[in-house]
Amino acid sequence: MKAEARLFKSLADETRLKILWLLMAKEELCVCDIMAVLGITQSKASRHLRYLYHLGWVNDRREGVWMNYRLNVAPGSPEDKQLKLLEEILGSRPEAQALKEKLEQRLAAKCETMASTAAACKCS
Amino acid sequence: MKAEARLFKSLADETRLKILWLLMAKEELCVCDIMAVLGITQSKASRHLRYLYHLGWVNDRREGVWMNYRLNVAPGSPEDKQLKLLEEILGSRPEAQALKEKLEQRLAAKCETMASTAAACKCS
DNA sequence: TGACAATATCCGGTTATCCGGTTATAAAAA
DNA sequence: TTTTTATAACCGGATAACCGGATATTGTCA
Repeated sequence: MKAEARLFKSLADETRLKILWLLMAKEELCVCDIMAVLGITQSKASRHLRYLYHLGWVNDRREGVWMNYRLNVAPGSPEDKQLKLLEEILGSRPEAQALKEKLEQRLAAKCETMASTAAACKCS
Repeated sequence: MKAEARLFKSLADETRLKILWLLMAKEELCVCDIMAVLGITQSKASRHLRYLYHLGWVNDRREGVWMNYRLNVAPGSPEDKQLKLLEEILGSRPEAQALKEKLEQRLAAKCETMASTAAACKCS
């Protein structure tokens, strides 16, 4: 039952909860997005993302200099159920909603910048 | 979202997971039962039970010298759902099943002792 | 190749957690 | 009242978690 304790330990940090919340909202994000939206240092963002990666919560996908992360839970698995429950719990939190909005703004701004510099734009 | 992190932190300890598991199996237990079944010191058992008590996971009910604890989650609440998910996760664990059996044995033995000493026996 | 940008890792310092052992408290029994 | 029993609270030490800042790595572009 040590494994289960470790599972919950991975959720026992506010920053990691926020990261998972953002990834539930957006499918794929890079480290810089998470830094910006959460207002944390690059070191902190990367550290927690690697933590989640090593525990199997997320995937990584390199795209040039950017490292993108996305959720990596098998549908129907306990982790999946846990994540859905977490989403339900956080859904009623204004604080969490605010984060979602901040994320939208960030992605919109990023998209604009990229368009103006003629770089590839993945905006949906 | 600090509260949610605290919630998961309370689950991020093997001993506490085991205690919750036992309480899901047995409704009400005293500290000495938990000590015996988990094979831990009184100090450790009591400490984790008070921890769970202060976080609202469990109730206490004094019965003479014994202090009994039971789960204290509102049906349908997020905590209730979390507990049910936990039960599902642990259910597939042989280790958890073994604990349940140990609990049965302990309660049976305790009941016998109490019967022989003419004390009140709550055995079902 | 060299300069730069995004990210990962390392370093040390601070704080939190967990533990066993001890002491304090509260109820029952003598 | 004194003693005993079950439990809670306290204490000091060991370990682990978390952090920001510095450095290393990786990929891009001129």
